[in-house]
Amino acid sequence: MGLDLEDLEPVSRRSTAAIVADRLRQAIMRGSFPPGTQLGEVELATRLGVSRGPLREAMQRLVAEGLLRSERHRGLFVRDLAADDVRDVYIARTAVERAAALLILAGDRESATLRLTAALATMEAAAAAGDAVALADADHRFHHEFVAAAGSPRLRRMADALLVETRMCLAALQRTAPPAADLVAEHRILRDAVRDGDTDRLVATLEAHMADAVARILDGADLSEGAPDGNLPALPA
Amino acid sequence: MGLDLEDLEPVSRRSTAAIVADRLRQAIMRGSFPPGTQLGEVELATRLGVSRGPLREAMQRLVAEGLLRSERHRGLFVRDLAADDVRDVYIARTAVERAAALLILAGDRESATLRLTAALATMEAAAAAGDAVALADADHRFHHEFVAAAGSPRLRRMADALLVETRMCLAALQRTAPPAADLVAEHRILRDAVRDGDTDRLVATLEAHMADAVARILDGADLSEGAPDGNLPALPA
DNA sequence: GCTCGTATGATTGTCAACAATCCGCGGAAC
DNA sequence: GTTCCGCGGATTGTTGACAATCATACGAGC
Repeated sequence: MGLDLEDLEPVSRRSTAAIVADRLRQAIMRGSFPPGTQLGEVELATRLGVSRGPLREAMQRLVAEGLLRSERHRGLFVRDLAADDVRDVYIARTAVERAAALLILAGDRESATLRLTAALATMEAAAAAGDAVALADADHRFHHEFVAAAGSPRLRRMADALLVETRMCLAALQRTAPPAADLVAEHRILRDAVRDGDTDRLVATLEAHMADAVARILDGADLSEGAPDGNLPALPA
Repeated sequence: MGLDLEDLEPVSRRSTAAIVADRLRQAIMRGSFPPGTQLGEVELATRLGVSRGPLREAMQRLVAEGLLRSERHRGLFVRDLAADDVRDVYIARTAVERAAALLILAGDRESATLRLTAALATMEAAAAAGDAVALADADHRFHHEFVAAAGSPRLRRMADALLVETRMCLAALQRTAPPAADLVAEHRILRDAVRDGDTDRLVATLEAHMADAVARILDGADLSEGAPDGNLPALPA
């Protein structure tokens, strides 16, 4: 013991199903598969270089995560998120990140501040470079680090799943145009509130941050609940 | 349209993997498989009457839900929950159910009250009959209905997963001996707070309810963080 | 002209066999 | 006596093929 080498253990310790699931998750997250598209098994299997067995296992995993929708003898489709889903994602994120905030304030504020500061620096760099994709990545990472700093594995897992859905929302309707400066400023406030241990400000800013995001996504978006055109085929039911 | 027939649609619309997953989830929940036991694929497949293919898909689903732990070329094992996991489950449950509480109070209190009252009646019946298993089932159902009444699919899904883990905790260490009367009384307070729209009392009672539960489970339990005997082989890492 | 039944093509669901990997045990070397 | 090496048994990971099911297009009947 006493080795300070950070996690060098996993040689190829992950099952191929997990690898395939990660690959697919990232592709869906980045919007490579438009919502509602059918994922043919044979094509994906050949393109990924695996057989249909592991691919199906990975699919089931993504179904359990809510990214895919399975219809028996029909196929698997990437879930298309309606307006209700966008609100729901942020409702759930608010629940998770609020709990994370309380845990952070009750725990190790210092290390949390460090992690958030690092993520914030990435955001600032992306904003300065005007790189929208990198900014979205950094935003994603900030919130991931935020929940991870709380130290609760289950909150972290739930947050990660919700962040993927968030990216799906953003990728679906390509309006990733929040004023970069404002976005960075909001996150800086969160970091500062963690650093200062200001519970009220942290929670209030967090909830406002979520409400802003959902408003920014849905505001003027062409999805207004009732399947406007052919791009959003089905109601969420 | 206008048919008021409630969901008669699904004939056998569910994939066998989903059915198998449900079956396994219930078995794990009820403690039929002690924590840490290895789930041999061939044996389970034969006992369930399916082949290894669908079984493996169901397994991956349970892995994604955090009920199983997969070691490559080693097998799948039911996760053994340590003390930290018990605390974490209740941390996550508090986060979810608190958010659900706020949503209920901001939404349709009346229908929520009805659902909770029905679940409460089941609890009272079980308590009166002295049936511990039925009481645990009713407790489970109460909290399920509570989150479901909030109307958020994602909160509901997360709550269901956490409730399964809760049952695992209870089944693992067979101390399901909370005073039945107290348990019913606590839930009645929750119902009343929903009915009266008393936010502070609802949230406070909820958090106290969670803290009580984790204390009741861990208090005097033989798992005291550091792998006391052979029943808890590995640290959670 | 419209509707219904049927054939076809493709896709998914399922299965049984093959290959790769790991654990436990016995024996040899030091 | 201890350590290392190798082998047998068992289990998982993967593959390809077979069977069931569904969507689509075409033609017959009214």
